[in-house]
Amino acid sequence: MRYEAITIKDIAKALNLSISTVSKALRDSYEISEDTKDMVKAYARDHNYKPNPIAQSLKKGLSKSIGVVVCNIDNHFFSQAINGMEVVAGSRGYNVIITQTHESFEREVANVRHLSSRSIDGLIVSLSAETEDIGHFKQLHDQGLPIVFFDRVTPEIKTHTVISGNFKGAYDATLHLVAQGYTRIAQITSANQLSITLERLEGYRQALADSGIPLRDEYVRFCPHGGMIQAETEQAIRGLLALDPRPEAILTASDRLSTTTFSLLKEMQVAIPGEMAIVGFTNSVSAHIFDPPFSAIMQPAFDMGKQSMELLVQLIEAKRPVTEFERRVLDVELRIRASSQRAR
Amino acid sequence: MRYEAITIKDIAKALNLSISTVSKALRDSYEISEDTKDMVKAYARDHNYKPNPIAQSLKKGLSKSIGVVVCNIDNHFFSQAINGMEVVAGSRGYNVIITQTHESFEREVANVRHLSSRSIDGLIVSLSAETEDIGHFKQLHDQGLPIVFFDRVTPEIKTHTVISGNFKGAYDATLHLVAQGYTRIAQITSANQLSITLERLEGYRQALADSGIPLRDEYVRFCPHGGMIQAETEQAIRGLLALDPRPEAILTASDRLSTTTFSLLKEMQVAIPGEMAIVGFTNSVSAHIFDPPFSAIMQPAFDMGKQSMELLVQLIEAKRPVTEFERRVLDVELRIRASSQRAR
DNA sequence: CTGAAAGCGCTAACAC
DNA sequence: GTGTTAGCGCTTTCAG
Repeated sequence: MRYEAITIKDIAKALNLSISTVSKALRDSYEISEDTKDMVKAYARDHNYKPNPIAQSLKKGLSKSIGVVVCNIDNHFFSQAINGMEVVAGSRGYNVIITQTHESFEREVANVRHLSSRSIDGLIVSLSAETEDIGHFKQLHDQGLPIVFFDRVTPEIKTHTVISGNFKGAYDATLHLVAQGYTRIAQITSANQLSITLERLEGYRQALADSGIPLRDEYVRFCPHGGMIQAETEQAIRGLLALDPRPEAILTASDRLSTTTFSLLKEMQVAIPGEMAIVGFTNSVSAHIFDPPFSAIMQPAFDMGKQSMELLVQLIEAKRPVTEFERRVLDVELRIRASSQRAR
Repeated sequence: MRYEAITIKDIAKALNLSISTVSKALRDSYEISEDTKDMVKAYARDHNYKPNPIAQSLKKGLSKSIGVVVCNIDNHFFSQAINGMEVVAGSRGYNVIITQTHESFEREVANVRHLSSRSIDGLIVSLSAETEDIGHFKQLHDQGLPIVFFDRVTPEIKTHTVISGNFKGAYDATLHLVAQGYTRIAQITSANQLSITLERLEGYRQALADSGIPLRDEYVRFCPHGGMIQAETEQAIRGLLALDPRPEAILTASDRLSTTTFSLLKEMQVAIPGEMAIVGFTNSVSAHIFDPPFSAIMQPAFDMGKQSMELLVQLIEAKRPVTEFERRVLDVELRIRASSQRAR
């Protein structure tokens, strides 16, 4: 049931030229006379000729498509990032194939396998929360496939990375809580092998240390599935609430954890910020209309997406092997709202 | 800088067979002996052979990719719908190329042109708010390209459509407002030629009529860009607030309009629901933690995406021209929360 | 300035 | 049971 498009061959036949002449004319080759070019181009335009990208890809060995692996597009951080990627990809003639891991290692491996079998020109990846072994990426990378990691990155593969100021975001947010007079500050975070978890944890630790507040291990709760499994988050919260002394404030370390924790606290009738203050990483566009308004650490997701794609295209189109890799760290923005302010 | 994958030719050479024998062996042809098949398959597995989908596509004249046109993925309704599409596409061996119109007709045309030039096998579309002329789709459809419309559909092209119970959603929500004792009920809606606008308007009209409440034209405000331009929404709200008698309740008719209106009302210090009750279409996952909790009409976005993709794949893989088209209407769900309840 | 021919990786009709 | 050949649409030497 498909429609038949006009090909170079049709043009050649109609104009009584050879296929190669038409091809060259369309590509504005210097070998072809102006007259012929005009004739061919006019015919092509009138008959709505479109080069078949599949044939071009086969010939050139490039697919002009880029695979993207993220945990979930149903999340403002990632949808904004993808937005940014598409802007750049579109302007460079690439298209983007998006796959979601839903934080599952198994799905990540399957997605990567599927993408690579579809002959993509490159990969942009944010690791799933479950991922510890990155062999599936390493194999492709060793074969020469350009890869850029963003947000959740790994040091095991030498390539460009784009992240946000995770340390600084957590540091500033924690200091802000301290400034509000809180000293019993907890953190609910994602899987403990993720780069963002480590960096955000470190910012939190440093802020506590700089404030002379001892770190309590039991104040840090990990959710191995980054909030995809609500029961996990619920358990983390209940664990914190059961402690003595009980924390007065929480820093939530990822988008989904932020909204889930916020929502669960309300469900458990824990007053925010009266009984528990909260500040968290989130790119939700509605944080300011939450009850109470949610103090958010926002990442420049759109820009991260754009820059990741730029770096990837650069890698793909590089004439010689790239050996110097960039690690870009973009600023986060702390928007202080009522959820983290000391109740009067 | 790309990596070279192993091809059928390499296998043939290594095993001293012809290319076609290898091809047939890999596809389990009955013409090939078990021994040869085993040998070929073992070699292929060991050397991680992957058929080149580009070559297959060129040969078969199918790209195994599907274009999607939506206004914005940074919106829970669409990201959930795309989620659903990807599930089905993935299981059927297709991949999905997503493009965004940002409610602009011009970008819609450009996206469709780009997609069709990339030889896609089919298209899933939700029209942009600006779109009145659908010639760009009609042309492709007439050429035989399978298209499925969802959410924002058009009667001008005879094909499958998947929508939600827009009439019923608006009808129920309006009746709910009436039941709360409101009689001056306004609607803020999207561009007036969109199918969702018409259907939601009709549900609202019917509910008012059934309740014996006269319809006031000035209570209905259109935002031609569906809330993408905040000034438009702001003007709509100010217009309503300036009326005498002033409306007591608003029905917002799309995802973005709902959150924007809600946010702007708060900014303008209009008490919700005290001075203005509000209920709206939205698939936001945070509506229940808004201040006050937002009464939402939720669409089964994920399921709409799944069904759209199923219908499209059916169309693509149909052996004979399809002449009977389905119009699927999926139920919406009204979740009544504080924002639309009569203040005591 | 134009054209013939080879080939990208794969499939399929048709030999042998 | 296996191999030969042509061809999908296009680009690109290399001849003419």
